[in-house]
Amino acid sequence: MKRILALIYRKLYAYFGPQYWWPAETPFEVMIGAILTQNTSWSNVERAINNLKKERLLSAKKLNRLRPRRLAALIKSAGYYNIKSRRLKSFLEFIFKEYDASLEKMREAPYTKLRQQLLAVNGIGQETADSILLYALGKPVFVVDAYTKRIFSRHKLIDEDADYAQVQEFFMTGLPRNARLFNEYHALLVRLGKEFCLKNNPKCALCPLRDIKKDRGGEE
DNA sequence: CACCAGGCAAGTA
DNA sequence: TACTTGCATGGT
Repeated sequence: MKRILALIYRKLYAYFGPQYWWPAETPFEVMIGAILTQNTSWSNVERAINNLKKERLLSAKKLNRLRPRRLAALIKSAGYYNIKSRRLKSFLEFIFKEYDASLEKMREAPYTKLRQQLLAVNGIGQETADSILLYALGKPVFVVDAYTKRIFSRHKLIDEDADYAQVQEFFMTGLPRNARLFNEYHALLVRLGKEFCLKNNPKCALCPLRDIKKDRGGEE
């Protein structure tokens, strides 16, 4: 395994501690949140999720019965509400059709197959699919998001225009294939990203990884 | 006011 | 394949 990956993990964990991800009460809530948070701040997603909870609608059956217009109104705060309403509907249609909306059945399926199926659903791309696999179903896939790319390219550990699959491979070949580790690692990267590695780069000098290069001995 | 946030798909060349 | 654009709210 690449030592730098383990070193960064230890540094982040020592600095921030465990993140207890994904912030949701149930696996189903994780799946809905994964779609709602696409290119959107989490605080806006929380309002939308809370609306659904308040109306007792946060279940596959209830959401499946809901008219798209009504769903869109409930998730308004998450932005792109018309498109996300459709995406949620597409996702629900898929889980009912292929898995009887059963978490158990989804867990039983080989996750490589499930990943392919998820990617075929309109509105589910690689990050959303992997978030569902890892955080809702506990499958050992590494989630790559904007923070992951930004942090690692700023530290010159990956090419800045590496695509999703390349970044994912970097992590998955460099770490033991362990869902618990992938879970905590990605959560720590998001935490780091929010506090130290925003796009306009506010606190780079204070970043806990600022001298990561000095800490590693000459390996890859 | 401008810019950004835990993406994705559809259109164009 | 490789760009470009639309989608939209709420915070800074």
